[in-house]
Amino acid sequence: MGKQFKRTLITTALPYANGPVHIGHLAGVYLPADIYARYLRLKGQETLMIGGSDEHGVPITLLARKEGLQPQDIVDRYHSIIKKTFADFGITFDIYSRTTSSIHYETASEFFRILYDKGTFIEKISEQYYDDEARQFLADRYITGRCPHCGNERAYGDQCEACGTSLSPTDLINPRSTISGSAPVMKETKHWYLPLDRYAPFLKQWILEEHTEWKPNVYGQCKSWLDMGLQPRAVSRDLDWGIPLPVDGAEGKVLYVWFDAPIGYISNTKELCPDTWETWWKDPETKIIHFIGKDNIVFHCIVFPAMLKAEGTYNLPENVPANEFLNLEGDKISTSKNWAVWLHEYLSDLPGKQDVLRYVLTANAPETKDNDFTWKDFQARNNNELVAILGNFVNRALVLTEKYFHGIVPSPSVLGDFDRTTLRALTCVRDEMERLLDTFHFRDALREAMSLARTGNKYLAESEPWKLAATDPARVATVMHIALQITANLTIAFAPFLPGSMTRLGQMLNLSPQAWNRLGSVDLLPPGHALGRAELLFEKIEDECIQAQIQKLSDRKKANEAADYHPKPIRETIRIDDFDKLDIRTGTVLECIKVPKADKLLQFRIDDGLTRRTILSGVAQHYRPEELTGKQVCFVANLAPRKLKGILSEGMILYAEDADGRLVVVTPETLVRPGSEVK
RNA sequence: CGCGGAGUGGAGCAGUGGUAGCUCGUUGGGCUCAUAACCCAAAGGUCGUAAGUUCGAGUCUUACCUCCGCAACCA
Repeated sequence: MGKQFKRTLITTALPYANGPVHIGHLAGVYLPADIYARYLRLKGQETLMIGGSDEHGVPITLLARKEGLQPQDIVDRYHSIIKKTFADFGITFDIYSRTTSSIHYETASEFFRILYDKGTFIEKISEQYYDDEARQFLADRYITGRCPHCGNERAYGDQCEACGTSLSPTDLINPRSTISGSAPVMKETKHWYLPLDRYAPFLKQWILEEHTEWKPNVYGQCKSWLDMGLQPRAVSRDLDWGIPLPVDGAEGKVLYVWFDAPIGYISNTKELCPDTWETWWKDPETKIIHFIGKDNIVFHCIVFPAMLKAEGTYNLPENVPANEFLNLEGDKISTSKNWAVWLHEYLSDLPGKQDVLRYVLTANAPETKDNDFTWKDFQARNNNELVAILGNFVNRALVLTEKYFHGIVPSPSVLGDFDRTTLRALTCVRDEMERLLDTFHFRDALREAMSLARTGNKYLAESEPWKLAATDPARVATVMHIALQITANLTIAFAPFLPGSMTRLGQMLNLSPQAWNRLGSVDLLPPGHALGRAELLFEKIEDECIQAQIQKLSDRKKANEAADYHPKPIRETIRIDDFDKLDIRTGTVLECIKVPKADKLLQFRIDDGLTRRTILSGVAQHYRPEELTGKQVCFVANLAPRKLKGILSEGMILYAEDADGRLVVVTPETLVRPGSEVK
């Protein structure tokens, strides 16, 4: 606190290269980091923003296996998609590299080796489940079996999702590998552990005493872990995809991803600045900021600092501004369930609208709690804020200047009280925005910038230059001069948030990009300066466009439900004479009516070949009575009659129940005589 | 009793002891330069529930309910 730094190193969580990136990634990590980086650069501060893909770990090997490819093929594919997506959204990484780079292999191996030589690690031999067929050890979640508590057959090695009980793999009855389906066997294996417990006193002092300014969610999470007590944590695992452990007796073992990934920040810095990278990591005058999501708090606040501390020559992060999560239309975003707005799809569906998404995600960023992204909100913020307030003000200022002064900035004359008050607001904005940006309150900072556009609209509305044009040209000149200075200031205030749009606005004003400390200036556009061509900064988004996106999501949800559907297990075996007890017949529906005062019941009059019978059936929510009239159906003919809603039902009509619970009537493929047996 | 975060007007969010705020939406008015955009005003909340501390509680304490995340080989 209060410490002066010469430069800032910004790191962003490494996205896992098992899929493209979505709005949650952007809102949680990359946008705030980019806004912060752009802000610091505009202030002229020495800044580096480091990113890259995290390309190791078991999920990538499984995905490769599933697609019949090598892990390298998978990460090559997603690394390039992710990298391009970030570039398209104007995320200004100084480098975006990857953990399969050769420089990272060297750096991570060397880091491990240093700790190893210092005797930092503990070696432990333990027994773990091993899949003989796939020839690999199994992580908890890749083992399924019967839950000892509730009997669910699909419980995982870490938890039973049916009853919520925490499990360990050895609790499972009849365990199976999800990779090969075979029964796993116990096998001994040796692993290296980082003894986090030894660093607990240091971490407590460093976080709980010296970094009370960290965000409450971050601080609280750290405190909880530290209070619980830290345990040694394995840094190695048995796998053939990753960075080999650079020590003897560790054949077939690689660095576990959480050890390797954060070192990626260092490797990527090294790749970018081979000669000066140590300045960024070891000079006490460098401030390190880790931008991450809440799932990564423990790694960046406890594990990685412990690693750096153990190594001994690195700086520790100054702050770790973790965000909470963004939900999508009320549901958790999920890569595996395909419930997401994928950024590369957004770009093809809404080309050129990167800044709109940047705006919406920043204005509704999950800074203090999980927030929800909805397309309706997206549309409303675009139409009511970007178009109506910001875009409209800019357009008013430019169009009026064109009209009254042929696009030349007029000279002001005497300023009135209202002019001075308005100009004062300009200076306040900068102080306020700096205070907010310096403390990672990006949402509030953005609102502050927007308030400047509001001020502009209010200024024009109250000054009414259009009424004075005929009578008081000098006054109109003053008003337009001030309105244009506000417009010019907007290019600075919004520059970190809406970079593309502000570049365009700069072109309209014929104004080159300005440094941050010019924000608040009233002479950005001198009298006589010729403006460029005015065009619309933002465009309205129509309902059809939003509807299409909502439809896309709802289609996806349906597809997911279908994919998630697992048919019920087959019941116990019966003998033919059990089946023979059932008398299933076909019949023709003579009449079908809705049962009054019942939501679900339909009443059928069926010709069963011998006589006519009444059957009640709970399908009113699936079929209208007229849809079934005249159709042939199958029904259980010898079921004991039963009264429903006072009507005697003599049988049961058969339906197939679809994944979503929809009932579909079972009917003979061609017409048969009523009363035909079904067998 | 595993741990942490969250629950505030119709919606989305601020607000850590002193008259409950912002954006959107709604209603009424004004303006008509502007992308039917802008400006002004009003209505609308017993701040999850219950008890407690205090002169005073959205804010502190306790219990409970609900949602989210984490629970150490799930990035």
